[in-house]
Amino acid sequence: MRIIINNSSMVPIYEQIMEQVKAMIAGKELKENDILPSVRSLAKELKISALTVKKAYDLLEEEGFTVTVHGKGTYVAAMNTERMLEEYKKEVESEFEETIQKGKRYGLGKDEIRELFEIIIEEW
Amino acid sequence: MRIIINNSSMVPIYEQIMEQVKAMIAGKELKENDILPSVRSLAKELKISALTVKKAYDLLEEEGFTVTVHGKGTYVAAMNTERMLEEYKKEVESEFEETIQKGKRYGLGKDEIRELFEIIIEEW
Amino acid sequence: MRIIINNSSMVPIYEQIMEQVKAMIAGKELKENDILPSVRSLAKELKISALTVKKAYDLLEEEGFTVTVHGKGTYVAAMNTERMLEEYKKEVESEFEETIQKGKRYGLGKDEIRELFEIIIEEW
Amino acid sequence: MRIIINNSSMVPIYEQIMEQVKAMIAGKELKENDILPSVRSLAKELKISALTVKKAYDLLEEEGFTVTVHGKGTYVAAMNTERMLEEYKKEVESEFEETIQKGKRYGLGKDEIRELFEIIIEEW
DNA sequence: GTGGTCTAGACCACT
DNA sequence: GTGGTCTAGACCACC
Repeated sequence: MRIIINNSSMVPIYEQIMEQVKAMIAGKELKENDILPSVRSLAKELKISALTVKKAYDLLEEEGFTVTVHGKGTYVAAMNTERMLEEYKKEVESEFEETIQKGKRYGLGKDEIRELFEIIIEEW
Repeated sequence: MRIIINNSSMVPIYEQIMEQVKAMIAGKELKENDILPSVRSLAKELKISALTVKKAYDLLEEEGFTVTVHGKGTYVAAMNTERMLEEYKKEVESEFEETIQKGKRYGLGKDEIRELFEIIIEEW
Repeated sequence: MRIIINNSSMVPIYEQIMEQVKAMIAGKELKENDILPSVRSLAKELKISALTVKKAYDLLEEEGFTVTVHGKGTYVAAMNTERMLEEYKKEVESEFEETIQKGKRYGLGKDEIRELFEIIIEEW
Repeated sequence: MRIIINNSSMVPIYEQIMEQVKAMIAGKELKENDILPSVRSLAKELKISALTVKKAYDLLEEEGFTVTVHGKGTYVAAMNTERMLEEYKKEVESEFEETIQKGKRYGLGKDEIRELFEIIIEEW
């Protein structure tokens, strides 16, 4: 697994791990029942604390993306693709909501905000 | 000044104050050379520490929104409206950028993301 | 008297007044026994508090530059020109001392510092 | 780290800390990626509040001298030595500028001021 | 353990 | 009165 940690980012390391694992699952790079690297090995590879990796795995399990089998390891959960997609979309939508609210408070109009959005997405 | 503090929010209080002051400036509720409430009086009103208010005011000054005169008070800076608007837009754009990147990592396509955005902005 | 106050300077207003009065005395713009504007009138002219002007006048008197006659006003003191010049020089010297010390701590050499000084003074 | 605090100085403690840390970086006593003492430990050592140390560290980070990693500590930034030197020089220059201006206002001539400077720097 | 934030007081300098 | 600084604690998130 190729996970890239940005130490100076404001995003906590455990969230960076979570997000990248989710992205791999979304991108079919990780499939159902695939095993994730062990907490210790990933920690060693990324040169971070094992506790940090564990926290990421715990939260992924809590959100239903993985299943941990005691003594064996952490596996990608058999998940309803539809439901997963819905989760991803909700996350993106709620971030858009926040940004749009902020723009509103700053006195920007609907079309101005849409224009800003289009500028960014067209850089794709 | 009507500022509303959400104590249980994860957003630090001083950022909540900053954002609301910025919004008031953007919304012409606060105009150039208007004086802000004193550090102490606002602290009392919001039932928070004076240091927390001071931190908000310090950062607002750093960002050029206000000017503080020792022994007199904190005033809304005479700011180039154009420049201010540009700052606001940059902030909104960079948030859109982040959300779009996240959507990408989740395997969403350009048009899917645009669709999510449109759903939200049409709720305006 | 033409005194210019910079409200946004970090230098306290009373020191700005003191320094400019001293400069006028040094520049013969103000001579022995000349009367300074009254505390109230100068305060009004500069749109500052009378207490601030009074503080400046008090300190000038303390340093021997002026004499205040109760009920009449504040006059430029009959001062030994030699002694006055010495005071001015000491003040300038001690500021140079501080700056040079700082340069030293920053690892700058004697000649580097002298070079910086020459750059500035040649802009005269 | 040997930092010396002068409690009775008019210079705020956090500025004293900042300046001494900068001097250590300039003097190679602190090198890139070296870790600074933790906020708490330095506060304890200097017998001052942790907040005061934190303020110093925050400002050092803002000026680009250090990088703070949440939960890990504060490190000396990988800084362009050239750029750093330029910053130091600018600071010294602007202080010279101020002192020279003051001398001017006091009626001192260019050569008189240069002479005062030479007296001080020759004491090196 | 680390830094990030906040509190409820205090004293000082400036107006 | 104002802001500028500092204290001695506290709780939280992160590693």
